[in-house]
Amino acid sequence: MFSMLNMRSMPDDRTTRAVIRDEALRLFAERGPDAVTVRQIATAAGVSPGLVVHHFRSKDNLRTEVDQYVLTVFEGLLNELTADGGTVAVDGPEAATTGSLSEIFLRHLPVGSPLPGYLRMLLLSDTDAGRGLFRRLYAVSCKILDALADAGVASRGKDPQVRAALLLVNDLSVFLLRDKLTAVLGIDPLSAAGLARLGPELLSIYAGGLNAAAVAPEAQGGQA
Amino acid sequence: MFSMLNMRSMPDDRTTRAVIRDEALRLFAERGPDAVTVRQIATAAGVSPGLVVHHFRSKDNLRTEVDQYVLTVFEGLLNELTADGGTVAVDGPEAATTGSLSEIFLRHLPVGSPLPGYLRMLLLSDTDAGRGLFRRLYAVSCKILDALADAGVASRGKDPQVRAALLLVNDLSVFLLRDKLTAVLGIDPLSAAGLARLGPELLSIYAGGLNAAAVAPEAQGGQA
DNA sequence: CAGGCCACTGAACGCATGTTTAGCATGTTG
DNA sequence: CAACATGCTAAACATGCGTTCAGTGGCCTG
Repeated sequence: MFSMLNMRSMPDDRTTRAVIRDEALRLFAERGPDAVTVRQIATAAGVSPGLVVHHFRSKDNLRTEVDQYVLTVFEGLLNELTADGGTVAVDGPEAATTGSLSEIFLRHLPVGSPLPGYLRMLLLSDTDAGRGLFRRLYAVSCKILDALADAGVASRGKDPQVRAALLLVNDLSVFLLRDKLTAVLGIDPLSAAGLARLGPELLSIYAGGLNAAAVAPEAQGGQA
Repeated sequence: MFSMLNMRSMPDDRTTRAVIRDEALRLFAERGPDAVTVRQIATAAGVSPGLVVHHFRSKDNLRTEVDQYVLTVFEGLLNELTADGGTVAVDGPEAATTGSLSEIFLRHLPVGSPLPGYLRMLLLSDTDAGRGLFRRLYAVSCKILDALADAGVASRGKDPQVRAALLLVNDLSVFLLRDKLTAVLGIDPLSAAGLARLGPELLSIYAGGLNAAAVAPEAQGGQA
């Protein structure tokens, strides 16, 4: 038996611990933590199951550590996006589609990033991390609504808190049901093509309601 | 095989098999099938684990059977609601809030029914049953949009398929994120009080978009 | 009454899981 | 050099899982 110190083809500057964490992240995002075994994580990271528990004390501890890591990265993204001035950046190379959160995030992440999947899993999980994440997103949604209202683009409505919540969950819905939407529409709603198709329609509703003139994105005749 | 479709009232005239099925349904809806053990189902039904697999051949078979059962009941509800004429019934004792699907269903089910939870789980699961359910819901959403358009209440928009999909997922979002919304809003969005608070705001957006006059141009008959 | 079916139980089986343990190199340190 | 810490593996451990098996008692039929 050889003492294999370096069998990897690509030079990987990550520590073994980080590799395990990243593989756990990827697998947790794909199938959820409960459906992933320590042995699968170990195999994916190219190490023995014992080492996983050696670096992280237990699987559950690994899970919470990945949670923290993901939330930290997420918070970093969030701060990066809200850096300019205090309002949310809605402009960019090809923005002005919906200004939705999930859309913005996906554009600021590498294409194959497991982060969206992990956040989705967190949002749907009945955990403190999930609740905290949603609360954070809600706060962002409130700030966005405020910014839109200050810009005169939108009204705060009769119940701003509820309106912000509705905007948030409506946004997240496309994110949560992405696969199902892809199945019925025949197009990934969060791909470039999907956003190009979904965006205008959503924008039309947000602009003038369901009964606005079919094509004209102008002049809300908004009356029931 | 006897299967009497009784779920309410009276002492328990259900078959033991039906009791097991119902308890499995409840537990699956709560935690998802993978997080529920045969022993837990057996205990909940007051029988031995062996009997569970005696009546249903395996846990997986039990799961698919519960799937079928839930989808059948769901289809029954759906047909009941669309029975009058071919269009979707939007009126009722206290309707006219949003006419949303999840809302309608919740009103037509006993308060503690595990069915919504099960449907939620199905929608979020990556299974054929879940995909079929979503496809069915999408068809309903298309019909609703058609009905609304024929009634002149809404426009089909530039891309009716996308619009129907958006209306559907927006509706489902409140359903999927119910707990999280309850946490941030301090009120269950699908309770009577929650609907009374959410409905007008959503209706306002649907009526005139985000930038409509702050207070709805028309007072709808809400109830406390 | 005999015999077979039926719902049902208690105990066991085989297996996969998370975790523990003992040990092996290697590198650092006194 | 000796001693120890570190990164790591292979093997075993205990537990809980889905499932199987050998019965048992009641009910119907012949």
